[in-house]
Amino acid sequence: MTQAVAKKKERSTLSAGDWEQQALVLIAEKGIRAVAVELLARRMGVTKGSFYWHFQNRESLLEQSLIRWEKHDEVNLQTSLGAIEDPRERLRSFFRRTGREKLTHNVYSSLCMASDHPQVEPLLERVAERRMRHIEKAFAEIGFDPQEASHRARLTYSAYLGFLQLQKQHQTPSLSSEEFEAYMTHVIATLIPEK
Amino acid sequence: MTQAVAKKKERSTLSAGDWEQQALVLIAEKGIRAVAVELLARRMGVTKGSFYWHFQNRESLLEQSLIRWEKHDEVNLQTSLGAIEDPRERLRSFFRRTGREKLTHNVYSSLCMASDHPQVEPLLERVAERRMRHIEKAFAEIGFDPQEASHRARLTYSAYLGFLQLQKQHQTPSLSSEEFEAYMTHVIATLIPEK
DNA sequence: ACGTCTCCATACTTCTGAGTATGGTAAATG
DNA sequence: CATTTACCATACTCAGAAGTATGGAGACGT
Repeated sequence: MTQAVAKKKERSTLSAGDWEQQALVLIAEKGIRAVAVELLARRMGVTKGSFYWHFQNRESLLEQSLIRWEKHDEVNLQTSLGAIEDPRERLRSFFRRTGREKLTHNVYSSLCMASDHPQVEPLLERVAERRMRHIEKAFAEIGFDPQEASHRARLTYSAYLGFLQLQKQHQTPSLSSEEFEAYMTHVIATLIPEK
Repeated sequence: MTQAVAKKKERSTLSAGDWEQQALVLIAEKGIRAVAVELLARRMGVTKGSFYWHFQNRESLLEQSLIRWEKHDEVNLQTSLGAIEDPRERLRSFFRRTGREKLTHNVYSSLCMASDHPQVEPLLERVAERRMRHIEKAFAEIGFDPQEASHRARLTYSAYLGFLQLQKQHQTPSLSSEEFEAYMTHVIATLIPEK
């Protein structure tokens, strides 16, 4: 089995999934606009000819890549965050999750910068909706009434999005510094009150 | 005097300022990437030939337009918000300012989506820094110690940026609805505590 | 009246990136 | 062994947008 499966990197030929994965890496690095077929092909060590065998066009690649990312993000929300029973701790880990899962995270950040893109727009809507409901549910479990939970969820997610934005602008203290930790503590204390 | 100044719209020839203004309108509408010379010229009712008389190139136009916008935003911060003596009211009006000043506001929103643009990046840094210091100062006046004021300012501005993002994704209740007002009240109560 | 300066139109060139046409090669398959 | 199939290279076309070259028309001073 070990030999049959092997490492994908050692495969001689490419699969559509490989292209989609590399596209996501590119999106995370330079945004969706930077996903050019020829550049991508160079990174894969091949030429355009290969690409257009696997995909009909660029749009198709983006579609598949985004679907792949959305699925990954969805299970991530369920497993990584859904597993935590204490709602307060669940909310805290939502913020702290920024450090880990860098790729997935940077992809989302890049996608937010392309919210006017026709293929990205509906995706962002679904993802934000899903995450906010998740947060809202946690607040409800803590004991807030529906209205209050809804508002808190929106504010919490806004703070998260704004943090991403400031991060892109290099306006945020470096992760894993004591300055960052102090700020994080403040955020959590403000948005997730004890009662 | 009234005749000498006249309305700019009635002028037979265009000035560089007219181009810069229209560029900002375009940025607000479709983002900085959409600022194409020929499209802009069509909107002005002329052709490229005119543009390249007023500007050396596209980059130069963007530079001037962004400078113009930054100045406008700076004085706006001083007059509109600096004039309010009560720091709490000053903070509240910062949020509520979203409705008015639509153009300036949408320009900023669009620029945030292009934070990787070499000409936009330093601008965003300056603007965010300036605004956050403004907010920080208000929190300090209320009575928070420097550390606390800094954190609150960052969180407040993050919430603001996140709100812009959600707005772009149509994930926010329509302005001037009672749903929106309820949320706004919640935000203000959470971020600007009474003591 | 004449030349100059300002502002703009037209017709190019250039570049970049998407997409196509076609042919080549290595592995699988009968 | 021969042939198909999967995967990729090469060499095109095509469209959009930036920038250039050049010429024209009106205002304006002298």
